[in-house]
Amino acid sequence: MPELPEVEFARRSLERWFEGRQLVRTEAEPGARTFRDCDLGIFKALKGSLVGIDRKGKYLMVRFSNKLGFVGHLGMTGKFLKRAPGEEVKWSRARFVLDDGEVIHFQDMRLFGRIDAVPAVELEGRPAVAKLGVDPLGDGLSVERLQEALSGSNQELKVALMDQERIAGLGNIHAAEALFRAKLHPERSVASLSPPEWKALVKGIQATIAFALDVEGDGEEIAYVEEGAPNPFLVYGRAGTPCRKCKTLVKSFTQAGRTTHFCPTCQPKQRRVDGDQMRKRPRARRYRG
DNA sequence: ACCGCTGTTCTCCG
DNA sequence: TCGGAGAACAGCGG
Repeated sequence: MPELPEVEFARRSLERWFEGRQLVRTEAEPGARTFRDCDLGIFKALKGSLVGIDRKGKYLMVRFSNKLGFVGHLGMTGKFLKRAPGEEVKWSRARFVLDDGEVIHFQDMRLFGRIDAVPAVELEGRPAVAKLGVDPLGDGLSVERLQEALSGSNQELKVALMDQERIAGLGNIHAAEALFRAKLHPERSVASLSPPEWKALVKGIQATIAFALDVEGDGEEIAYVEEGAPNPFLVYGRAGTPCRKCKTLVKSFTQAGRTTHFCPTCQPKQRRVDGDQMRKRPRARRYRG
């Protein structure tokens, strides 16, 4: 379930697995779409110790001591797994063989993921990476940063949050979760947000990312994707079940081709002017964006 | 058995 | 230039 938190988890896992080890060989699954834009000669030449891994949004930039590296994207079903020598991994598309014989697999059932090996100095300049917007974790998010990132957007709020060139890292799940936490309807316009709502949105984004990172297990993937695990989310995937806060049934609808989940009561389409807010702001003046 | 759904990004239209 | 639709792929549940 690769959105920002899952990719960050992958980054940390890879750092740990490569630590103190040498990459001695790589293997590419012949014909795999994973390498559709990749110079396989460079991929096969990856070697040495891990210099470091950066993450921007959902992209990983991995560099090795022989001055080569790769840009990785997990797509919808990509994940890195470390396995013992000789162990079979279904849907393994790329393999990184370590000097102790252990193998790091890039497993990707649906082949939406990609690996693009390039000279290390070119990693940041790859078009896909260069276009990315602000990263809520790495760059730090503030009201000013978020407003700037979203400024000029005519998209509905959730769609704008998923625009990787504005904010990099939120996908369908965490965009919906952030909006629920901020009590904002997914179809609100960017321009309609009041200052308190901007603040709530920043906090909502940070909270949903922090939550996802927090529940990660010590295994090889984040705990909540384990089979049989109960849905840990507030609204995502919970259509027809009671809102965890108010018991109203969670609803879903299609927005820009994706299913959006929200609570009609906690996230009213019209801006709420509730008692608390009125008390704090007796002169109920309208905010304009 | 078939249909529709699924976390992503990209390309092609109007 | 922008937004939406469809494609790329494989599996799963109803």
